[in-house]
Amino acid sequence: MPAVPAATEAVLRVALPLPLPRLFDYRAPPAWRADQAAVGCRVRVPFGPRELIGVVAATGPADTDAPELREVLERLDPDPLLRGELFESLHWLARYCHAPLGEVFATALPAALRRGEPRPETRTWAWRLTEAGETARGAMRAGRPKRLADLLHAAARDEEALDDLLEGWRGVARTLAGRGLAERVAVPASQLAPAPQAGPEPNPEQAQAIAAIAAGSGFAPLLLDGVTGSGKTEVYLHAIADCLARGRQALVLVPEIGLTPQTLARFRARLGVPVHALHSGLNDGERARVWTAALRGEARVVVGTRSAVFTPLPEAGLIVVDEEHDGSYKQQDGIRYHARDFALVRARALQVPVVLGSATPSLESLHNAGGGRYAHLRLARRAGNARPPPVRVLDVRKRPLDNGLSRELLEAIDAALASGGQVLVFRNRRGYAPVLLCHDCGWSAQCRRCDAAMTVHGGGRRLQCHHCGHRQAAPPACPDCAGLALQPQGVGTERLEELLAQRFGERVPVLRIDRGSTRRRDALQKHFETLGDRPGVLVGTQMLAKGHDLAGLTLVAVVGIDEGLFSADFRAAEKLAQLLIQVAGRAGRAERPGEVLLQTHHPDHPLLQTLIQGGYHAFAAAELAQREEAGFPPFAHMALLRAEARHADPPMAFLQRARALLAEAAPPSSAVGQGLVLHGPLPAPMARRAGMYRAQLPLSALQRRDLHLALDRALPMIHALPEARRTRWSLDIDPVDLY
DNA sequence: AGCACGCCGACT
DNA sequence: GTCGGCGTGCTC
Repeated sequence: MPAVPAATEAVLRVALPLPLPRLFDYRAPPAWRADQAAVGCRVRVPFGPRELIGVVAATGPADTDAPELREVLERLDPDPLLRGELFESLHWLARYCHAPLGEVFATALPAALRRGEPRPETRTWAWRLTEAGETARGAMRAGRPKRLADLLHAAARDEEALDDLLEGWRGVARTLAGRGLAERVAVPASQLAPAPQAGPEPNPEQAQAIAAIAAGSGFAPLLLDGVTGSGKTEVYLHAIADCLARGRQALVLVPEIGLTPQTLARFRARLGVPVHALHSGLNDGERARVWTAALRGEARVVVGTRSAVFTPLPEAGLIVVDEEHDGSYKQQDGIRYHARDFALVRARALQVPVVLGSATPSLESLHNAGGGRYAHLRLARRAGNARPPPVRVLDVRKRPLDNGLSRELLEAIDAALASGGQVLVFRNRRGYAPVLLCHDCGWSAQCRRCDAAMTVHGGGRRLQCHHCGHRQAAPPACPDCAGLALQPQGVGTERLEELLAQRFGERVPVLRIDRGSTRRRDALQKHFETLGDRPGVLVGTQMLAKGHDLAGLTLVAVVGIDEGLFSADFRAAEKLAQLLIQVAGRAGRAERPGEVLLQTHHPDHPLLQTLIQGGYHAFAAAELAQREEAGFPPFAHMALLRAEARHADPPMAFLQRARALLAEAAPPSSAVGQGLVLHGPLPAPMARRAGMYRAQLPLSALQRRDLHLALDRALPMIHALPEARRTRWSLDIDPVDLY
């Protein structure tokens, strides 16, 4: 056999999952033929004393004066795992985030594939009745075997659909299989049972939106700006059905808590093809299976949370980002990408439409729509012509409050319950009380590891830090003055529940919904089902803002939003407005008209006034004008260099040095856009968290390119700073939370 | 990020 | 006399 010179000379440039901003070169093993594609394949390589899994990012000729290269230990993919558009878009993301390509690849790949496991089997497994099963079905008595047999009658059903249709079906199926009545088969998606169900006829607004999405050819960003209850999901379903009919794949992104079994069941029933879910509840194997099925073009519809934006879409036709304003699209550690923004980048590269849906669009998206960069589709009509609920502001200045609730509010709840309605009480603080205070000396319980007060839980018996998770028993006496006057100060959802249960608990159920009471994915829905359409009270945090309709909801009461009106964070007003509109949107979706009560000490606050009188869009216009005035996003572009360490000095020292390097690297100021603006370094708003001292260096520029140019030039030197080793640091492009 | 190598305190 | 603290250096 002749030698294969190309293979032995080729250098493989490998992206490794390390915080080092470069690739590492390896020799290909002799068995690696030159005609085999290498780029995009995973390889196992020696790295110092250990082994790593990386992805070949490029190949090239051997560099003659390069040091002796080590050899790849093993090739893990016969053909590229990352290729085409996704490969290119991930390069873009690495450049945009100023992050090493290897870390970006590692973030994009499902954990099992990142670990080097082989691509999983992806055939769709389905169950069907055998002939004996069809015969036996008629004679079966009512029960779960009979129910399963009925579901499988006439056509096979895939396992994911069965998960929705019959709880615990797997055991029943095994029993039937044991008796030769049912069998498990791998089938092409086209043979699966559920025929698409027809939905309601779209109203004229919806029809217009559906047509606008269908009319787009190539990249077409559309903002679907629709009030709560206007039927955005119907528009998505039609657009996805169109996309499927054209033989293309669709990707739907939803917020963290938006992916309920009910949503999936609705998608599955309506679309008539398997709908693959990607969310945090899946194990590594399941995630890798969905990802790989999409790569092979087998998965036609993928619905998932933030990280689903990395799903390969070789036959893409449409991307939908539902509730595009939602904060959970922004990754808060590691590669700090924004799934909505990356979805736009991918849609552009894929040349497909991308629909951003929300009742309360982000100011970024409204700005883009206003500037003509996105098509702006409005859905202003609520289904069944329901009226938007009137909002009444309860001025509680100088009024006595009973555990944070005014007399008027309690009377309104009483009245709503008396007329058979349901009441939702929204309070954005979980726990019993936000602070434990000594009434004698003014001491309050602070977290040992954070600059934050401990939240009181367990009716006053326990303390918990919401920032680091630290828990302890509440002290019996004040640790400072030994006095016995310790009092929970302020009101959280737990205390509200206690108070409301005392007042109304004998007449109606009082349920609390927050992260403390509602851990599981479907627990929220279970709570709603418990209540049904009977009168009752639901108390909770923003978890209440989403989820399915409550049939009899007539009153939404919002208490304790005053803190949010005066936050230092420039995005606080936007977030509060979105929250208020989302919560208010829960009222009046049912037959009966609803009402929203807003209890505040600041009834004249401009945010509340604009929001109530002009609605979300008036608020957004005013807020955008202020952002422009102040030079904040979306009129400027921001980045945040963060640093933290066990002691207070290293983060500040590091950021001082980084600031100097950035200032040097910044393009000279010009008359138009001022170039780069550096603020600080400053201690973070919460200067100590989980025992770490934190500081930050905000950067902004009117022109995005000025920001990136300075970072491109300065980052290699920042990486090399001796101070960089004494602190944990990271760069966040387009930060959303500045805490 | 790991992991090794390298120099200074409390233990069998 | 050793085990181990984490400072700093390197990884194709």
